[in-house]
Amino acid sequence: MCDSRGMRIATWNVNSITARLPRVLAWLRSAQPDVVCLQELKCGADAFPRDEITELGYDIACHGSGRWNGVAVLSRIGLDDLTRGLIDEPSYDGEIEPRAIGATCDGVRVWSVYVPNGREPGHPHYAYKLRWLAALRETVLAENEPGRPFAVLGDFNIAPTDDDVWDISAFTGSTHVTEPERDALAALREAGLSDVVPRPLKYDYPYTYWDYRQLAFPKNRGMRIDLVYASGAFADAVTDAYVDREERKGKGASDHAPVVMDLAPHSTP
DNA sequence: ATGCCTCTGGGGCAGAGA
Repeated sequence: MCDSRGMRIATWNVNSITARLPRVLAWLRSAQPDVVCLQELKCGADAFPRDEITELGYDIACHGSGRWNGVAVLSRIGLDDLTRGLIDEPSYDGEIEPRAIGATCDGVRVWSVYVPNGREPGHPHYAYKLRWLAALRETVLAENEPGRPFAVLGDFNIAPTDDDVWDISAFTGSTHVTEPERDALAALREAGLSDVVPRPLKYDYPYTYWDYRQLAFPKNRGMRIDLVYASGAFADAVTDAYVDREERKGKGASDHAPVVMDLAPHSTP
């Protein structure tokens, strides 16, 4: 890592690591993150394009099973104490899905998470989403020790406030904005985490996701659903946080943009 | 306003995404 800059940590739902590989590699070269949490790999652990990413100096911890879901942590500053899955993680359709992986990178504990979508309120997937968030809270309570830099980063599939969607009236009866989902975020805050809100590089709101359809990105019809929930020690070290919306542009883009944070260097060696 | 959806598995089109 670059000592004068401190540690750069990012989270990005890539919507298939194999389809996104050229853009991910180019972005790693230009953005120079030290730690990256990835979601929606859509590939098994053995199909993960390890060599190309390893060549750029990253160690890789991957938790994937195939066609859907899949999470990973990349780090070029150490990758230790790997944990795949949450405490008491619920199953869906009889399967425990690869949606969470924890790792410690140079003393900073991170979890890369892909929270279930929920599909629609009343759907079994929605109940699963809430159960999954309860298991995430349990895991946070078990791991978030005072003074430790700790954060859960990823695609939460929840807009924390009405300002985090482009038009709240378009979300009547939809997931992502319901009270039980927002209550689950409040429970994470009660467990000692806070929402690190990035700055937008354009317009007023730091959206992180824009649908592929109907010119949602150029019209800025977005949502802030990729979140960083951080302990005090982590949040206090953040010197900058922003959404890299440039990565949502052009051919072969994911429908999510990376959220990037810079953390102050360790005060003592 | 940087573009009117894209991904996987499988080999057509269904299912998921949010």
